Amino acid sequence: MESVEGNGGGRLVVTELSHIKELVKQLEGHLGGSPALCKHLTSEIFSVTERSIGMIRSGHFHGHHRKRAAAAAGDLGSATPSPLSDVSDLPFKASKKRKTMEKKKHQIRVSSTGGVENLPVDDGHSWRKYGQKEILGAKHPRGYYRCTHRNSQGCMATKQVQRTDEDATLFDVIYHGDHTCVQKAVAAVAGKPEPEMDAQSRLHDLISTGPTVKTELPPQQGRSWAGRPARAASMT
DNA sequence: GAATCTTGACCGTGGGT
DNA sequence: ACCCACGGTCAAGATTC
Repeated sequence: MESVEGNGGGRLVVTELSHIKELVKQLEGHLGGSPALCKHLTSEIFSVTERSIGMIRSGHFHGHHRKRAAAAAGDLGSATPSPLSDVSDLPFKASKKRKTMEKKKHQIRVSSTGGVENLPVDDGHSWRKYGQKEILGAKHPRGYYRCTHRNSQGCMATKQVQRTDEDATLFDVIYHGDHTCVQKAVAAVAGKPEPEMDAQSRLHDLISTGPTVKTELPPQQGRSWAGRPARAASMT
């Protein structure tokens, strides 16, 4: 995998960010007559993205991150004060940090509306928790969820939910894979069919419903993980 | 009784040496 | 190339509905 330190890596990042720019543009178009706040939000994202591109192009990016820090940032996003980015700041603990496998994923940050104990958002799908694990450097454990319809419909979508360190009411939610299940009940409530609501659509939903959103584009290269037969983990 | 949650164990991946 | 730490998933038992 390429790091952002290399020329090719930097170019890659520029490409990715440009892609974000494109998507935000599209998003803005989709929002059409939405509240001004949404527009403000998108324009802000747009300007931030452009700034990032400018920084990278001007070379500010180089030498600022260590290789692993960059990898960690790539994993959860620079705006996320994640355990990874946390730890990567520590000079003595940054090693051995496993780069999570780059699958198709989308990360968002949401706030819990129902109190600290509640899950952040109902994203329109039913999830079943299958694991929880303490993450190095994180104050709160990470919860692992898979689609309830995994068995019945073979839906392989999963998500990881982790409380942020600085604010227990904020959650980082990382979606892996797309839903292939049909959510009849939700579709009825939402008033729209949802045969295969991809992350982009979810993003639109989440943005329009309010919570602070951070997106991460799916990496162009990623292992197929669906067929992995192995088991693994050490929950603490 | 079925569905879901909790939690210990297992295993693959990837960085360090 | 090997070792080791970490993260993700499995599965059995417990709990809830």
